[in-house]
Amino acid sequence: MSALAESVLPTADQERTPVTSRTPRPRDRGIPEATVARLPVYLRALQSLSERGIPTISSEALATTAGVNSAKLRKDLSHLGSYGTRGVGYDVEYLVYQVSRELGLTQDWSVAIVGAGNLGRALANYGGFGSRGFRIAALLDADPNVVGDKVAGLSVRHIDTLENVVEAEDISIGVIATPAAAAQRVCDRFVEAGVTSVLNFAPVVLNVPDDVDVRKVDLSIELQILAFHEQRKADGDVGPEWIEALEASADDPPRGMPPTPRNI
Amino acid sequence: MSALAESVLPTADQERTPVTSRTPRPRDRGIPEATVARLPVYLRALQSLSERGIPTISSEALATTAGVNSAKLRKDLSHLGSYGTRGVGYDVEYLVYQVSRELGLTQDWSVAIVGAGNLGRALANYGGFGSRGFRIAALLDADPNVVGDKVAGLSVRHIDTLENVVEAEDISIGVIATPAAAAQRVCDRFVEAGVTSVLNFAPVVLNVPDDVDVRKVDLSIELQILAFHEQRKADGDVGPEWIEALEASADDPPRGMPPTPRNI
DNA sequence: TTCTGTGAATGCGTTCACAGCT
DNA sequence: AGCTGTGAACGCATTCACAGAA
Repeated sequence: MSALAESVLPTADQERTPVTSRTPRPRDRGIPEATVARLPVYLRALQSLSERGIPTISSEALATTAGVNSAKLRKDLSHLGSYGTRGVGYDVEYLVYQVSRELGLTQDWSVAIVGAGNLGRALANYGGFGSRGFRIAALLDADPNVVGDKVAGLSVRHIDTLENVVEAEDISIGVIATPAAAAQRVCDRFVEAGVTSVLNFAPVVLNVPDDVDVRKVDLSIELQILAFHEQRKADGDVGPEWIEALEASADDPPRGMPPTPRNI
Repeated sequence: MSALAESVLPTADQERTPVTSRTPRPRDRGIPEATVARLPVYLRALQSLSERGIPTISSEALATTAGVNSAKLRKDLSHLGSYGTRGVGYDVEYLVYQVSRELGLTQDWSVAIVGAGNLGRALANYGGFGSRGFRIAALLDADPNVVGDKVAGLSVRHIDTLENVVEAEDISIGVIATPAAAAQRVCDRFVEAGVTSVLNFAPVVLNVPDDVDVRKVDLSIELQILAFHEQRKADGDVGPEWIEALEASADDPPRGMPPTPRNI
């Protein structure tokens, strides 16, 4: 760090921002993605502790319940601020609040779900939305036969009302629970209507502008990743004398493969 | 690298494995996790190309449809072998086969779903299981009122039969779609019965032995991550003159917070 | 010329280990 | 004495950029 920065900043090493950045900000907004992805896990653990009336907790104990190691947890929380007390630990209630605030859960977010099939209904009925913070404002579908159905206290609306719903209900997050073929079109309409966060359950890669966040949840991808590891475990089960034989046959193309460009 | 290693290895830098490892293996099994997680996406794109009768594809084009950049795609595929042709691209059919084989999809995996609520039924009805490779062998529930229900051609069985089902159906992957409170117990029973891959939809951290793989799918975590980014976008919308005022109030504890250990 | 495969450079995330506060 | 907060080291993942095959 330069001598200039040292003399300007409150205490050395507190601020990671390059000296060229002169914008004052509410502490360091540059929280690593990996940390953001774990904050909800910490929050859930903290809420459970809170309900059980536990007033403080050490990084070691909280890390155990959250399924991470304590160094990682401390580093993660340090990105939010110095909210612990050395020699003691973290105040549970206070930390619940700080994490909630950082995640934006001190305000409510309205969610619209498109697709009132099995999955859409499951999502709409899923009550415990991260202990509040989210409100299912609408459930939409293209099929006239399901429009009007009552699901989780909501009446299913027709997809053609999407733009109106986004406007009227101030939808922040769009959830896509449609068949793959419809997903991109629904996404486009969400984006066009001004939605900038999309949660996609359809097995397709969505194309969106840079300012739109998409997260995907994909059952078959998860199963395939598990299958990969399962296969690896099984491979390990065979004795070393088998490996060579396996290797000899492993590259064989399946019955009916084209003349292969096997270049090695 | 030591002089010893340099003289022993076939060619410099070709082999990443430590010289102590002498086990011959079917090419390099050490495929990075990040790569494994993307292979299903590539596979889906390739299958779509295959169905459309497209014989070859460049890394650039395949990367675009998979939503990654081409350098990453080429590096990923290079972990499987040299399956491309310089100046041409990849043979679609051949690559479909190689990726499928790497993921373990040339064999079938039996899956048991525990929890026949909205989500469990949605999963059971979800037909396109990554274009085959997986077979829903059983759907189990603890509620006597739903046991016997027909879902996706399966009769819901009682949870007490879990061990028998795992044995009889040779279950490789257990899916947990129960309420949070039941998840750990179901998981323990899966593990005890010999299942070593678990896909968990319940909002809890599961404790399992090291040899068991767990992947979790958590709706509310996904929403919270989106909320974080949504909030950040909104923060950016206010002019710089607001930032300081926001900063002054940002740390205020909520109404009813305990006397805070605010240490700074 | 075109496009793959891959070393090298860079960046990000995790873990270690300990200074410093309570 | 106990526990947080954090530099420093490390390892993994991504990106760059180009040698070399077709």
